[in-house]
Amino acid sequence: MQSEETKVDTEERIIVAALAVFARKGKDGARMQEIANEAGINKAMLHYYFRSKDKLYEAVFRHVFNRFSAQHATAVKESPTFAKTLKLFIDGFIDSIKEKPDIVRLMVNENLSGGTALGSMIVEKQHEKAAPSILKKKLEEAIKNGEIRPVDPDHTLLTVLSCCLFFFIWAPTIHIKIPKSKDWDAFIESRKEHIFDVVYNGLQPQ
Amino acid sequence: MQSEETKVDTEERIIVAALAVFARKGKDGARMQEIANEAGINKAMLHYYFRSKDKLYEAVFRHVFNRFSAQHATAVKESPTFAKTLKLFIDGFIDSIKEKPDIVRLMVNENLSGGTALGSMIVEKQHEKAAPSILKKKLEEAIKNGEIRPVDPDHTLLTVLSCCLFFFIWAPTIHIKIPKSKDWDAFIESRKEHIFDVVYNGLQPQ
DNA sequence: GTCTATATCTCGATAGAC
DNA sequence: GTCTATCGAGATATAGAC
Repeated sequence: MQSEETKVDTEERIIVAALAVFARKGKDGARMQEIANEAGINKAMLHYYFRSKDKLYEAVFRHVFNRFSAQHATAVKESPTFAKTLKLFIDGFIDSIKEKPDIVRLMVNENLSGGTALGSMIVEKQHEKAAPSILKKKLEEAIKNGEIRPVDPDHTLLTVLSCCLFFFIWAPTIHIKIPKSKDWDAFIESRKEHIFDVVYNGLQPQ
Repeated sequence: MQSEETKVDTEERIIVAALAVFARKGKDGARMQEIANEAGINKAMLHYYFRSKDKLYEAVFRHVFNRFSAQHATAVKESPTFAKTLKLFIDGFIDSIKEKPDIVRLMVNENLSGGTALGSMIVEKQHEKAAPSILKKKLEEAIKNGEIRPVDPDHTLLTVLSCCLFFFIWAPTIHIKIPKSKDWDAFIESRKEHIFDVVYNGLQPQ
């Protein structure tokens, strides 16, 4: 028999493994056997814990979505200048993606397959506390202050997100030129600086 | 019996249908039946023309890759100022993606699944004539001229590509706020302007 | 809770009539 | 070249011993 903690642990292990496989192959492309292997358990256990592939996917998606919106939101909120806010957002956002890139990859897969799971959850979870919402608000404030040029806040937010996310999605292609492991970390750090540099300058009054 | 032209036509129809499905679901997630439906033909025909799913995928990928690198390269080459070059690149790039967004989605899927198909083809096809290579060269020239600030050309190119590509990948999520069809076109046009605005200003000497 | 064995079904692929 | 019917591999899911 198994303690309650170990049960939660196994559930967690399954979720993490499933996330990795779903992120690579998408819902339909993923194989239960592959998930079981990645979790280091038997294939039958997946069904014991989550009944079906659909239910497992749903669980992964829900689990992931909570983390995604809760991440690093606090760090951005209280900063004096817009420059600081933007820097904190970029660094914090990229760090959080770097830690769990599969989350973004899962979301991308869901977007590519035209997933219905997005609609309900995003509307439900896109609350004011999420970091992107905060950045948008700070953008609008900075425009009123004259701290930055009068750009479209939605487009600007999308631009920052694009710059922070895309290279994770495109990583294998980038790795053809930039070797993995150590160089990748250095690349990420230089990317943070570049994004802030170009975007912040791009928003400056002339 | 069927004429040679109709045969080519059917092959083309299959490729286009397969591209759409592979772009949505990836290689493993795609179903031959779905491709057949999308092409308006029988499932057996797929095997008649391409023998296997693997071979069909390979054909799609090759077909797509040629178009991808050949696109709109000429328009960028001959332009007097860096500003013009950048504007032409952004507009042309986004237009070409807008016309066939599935190409990007297929590439993203290949990246997500860590596809091996990328390595060989990209190295092989990333010749000097491709538009991104040209933009990079123009960036380096403009830096030497003092026309723009001394930024990292690789990062800058990646930034522009990110801004132009990401919103296509993320489209379903964006569509939750921005309705499809007519508004989407307007959104794309405003996006072109925004990207040029922010990036070009971001590269200006202070 | 965990494993083995197996049932059930879906999918890729082929055979064969037309 | 195109269709229907079907085979066989491989996938999800369940049964049942431990």
